[in-house]
Amino acid sequence: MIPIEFRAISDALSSEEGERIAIRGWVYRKREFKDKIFLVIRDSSGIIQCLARKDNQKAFEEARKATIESSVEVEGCIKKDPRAPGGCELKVDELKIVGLAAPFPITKSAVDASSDFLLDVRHLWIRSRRMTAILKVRDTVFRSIHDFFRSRGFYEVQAPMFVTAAVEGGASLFKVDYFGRRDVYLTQSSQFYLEVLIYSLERVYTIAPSFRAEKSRTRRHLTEFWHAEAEAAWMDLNELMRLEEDLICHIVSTVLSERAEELGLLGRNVKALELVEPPFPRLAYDEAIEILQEKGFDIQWGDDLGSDEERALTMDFEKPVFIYGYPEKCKAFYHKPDPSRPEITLSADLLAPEGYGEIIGGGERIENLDVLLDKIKKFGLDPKDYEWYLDLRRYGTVPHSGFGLGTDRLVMWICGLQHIREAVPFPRDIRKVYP
RNA sequence: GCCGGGGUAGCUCAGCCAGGUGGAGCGCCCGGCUGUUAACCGGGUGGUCGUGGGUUCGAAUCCCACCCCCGGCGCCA
Repeated sequence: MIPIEFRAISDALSSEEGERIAIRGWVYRKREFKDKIFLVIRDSSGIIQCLARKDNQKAFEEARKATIESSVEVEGCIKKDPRAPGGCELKVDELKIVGLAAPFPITKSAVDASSDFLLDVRHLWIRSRRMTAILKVRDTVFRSIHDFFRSRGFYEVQAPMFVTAAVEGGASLFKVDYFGRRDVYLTQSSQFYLEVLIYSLERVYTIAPSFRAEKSRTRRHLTEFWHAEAEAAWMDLNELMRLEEDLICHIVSTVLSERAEELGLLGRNVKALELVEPPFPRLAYDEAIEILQEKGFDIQWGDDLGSDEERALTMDFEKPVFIYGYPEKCKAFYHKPDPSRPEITLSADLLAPEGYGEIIGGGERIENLDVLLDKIKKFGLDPKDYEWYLDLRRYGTVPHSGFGLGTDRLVMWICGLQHIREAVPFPRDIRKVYP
């Protein structure tokens, strides 16, 4: 129908007055009058108002038929007009409906209520400007993670999703039917496989799903989440924390420079993000307990930090904050004891500010076979389940460290979202597996 | 696993305490409107009141059982 080349709407908006252009996209808003119809058309790049006048009867008639979310091709001339959103509109010469949309089920009331209904129609809600903005930020976050690790000499690797042993312990594993074989599960973490791979590549990372069958009902838990994990030979806890803060700063600054428009659309307070620069505050677990006791929390040394406690600690800082040196019993068995204080581990969590909480957990791993065996037994686990993991300590073991970043939580914090489900295109939690 | 809240029109909700012919806004359809910005104005359309049972002359409303959903905690990323 239309002889000239289609252009992105963002491109059309910056065209010269009077320029003849063609666009294609979906009807985002429609306002109908006696002698004119305004169609706001969206594509992946933006929105533009199109004006169909009655004197062009054919185009007017097509515009009249076009429903919200119908896909259309439009050709016309660019006109600067202060009355148009963005100060620029397209005067329609030709309009073709490609796919006429049935009445769109998502209404303003559902959007305003951020209702559960939007999750049931996520396959349609995904095209909203809000979800589009979040997905663009998410894209930038994932890409900047890859860029960062490559710039630091890390190799990207892939670990299996079907596994036979737990990383953290058995309670939160999804069991799968693997040709009738017993004890096959979906992975909770790629960490152990990354620990294998450092013996050939030394510095490795992966971005992959992790699965946790925890019956968590909170705004920061999913049963399937995207886990960015890294492991490095010879690295100690201080080097690890520097690496983590550099990673977070790189991601945040990339999003700030490339996704300012999307953050604005999401209503994110970017000033809070602009403060995210190294170094991050480092708080020893011991200090954290003292601070919490001063704040009136009923907490003793040795207790794990709950979400109220974490929130109270991050309140005092504008940047993400490290909590390091957790007691042995608060952390998984593979965390290395501090040689000078065996009751604590060389571990560190990174807590995001503004109440978002834990986004990274990591630390030094036990490299000594006997220490690891003792720890496994102490935690009530069976060394038989960890044979190949133990082998790594038998054949040229090295000190090493690693961490896991919850990318969905990171996107949630960077975008300022109320719920982690908003940060994922198709979230899976304890109930939702559709669409 | 523990604690709390809810299920009424396509969507968001009121009605329930105190039983008496099921409502509003949005959507959709029709009409109006000289440029709208989540348009606006008038009219119309639209319901096994989560499911099953009980009490009652009469149940969305009271009672019992069950199903489903939401939030918080714990666990973690």
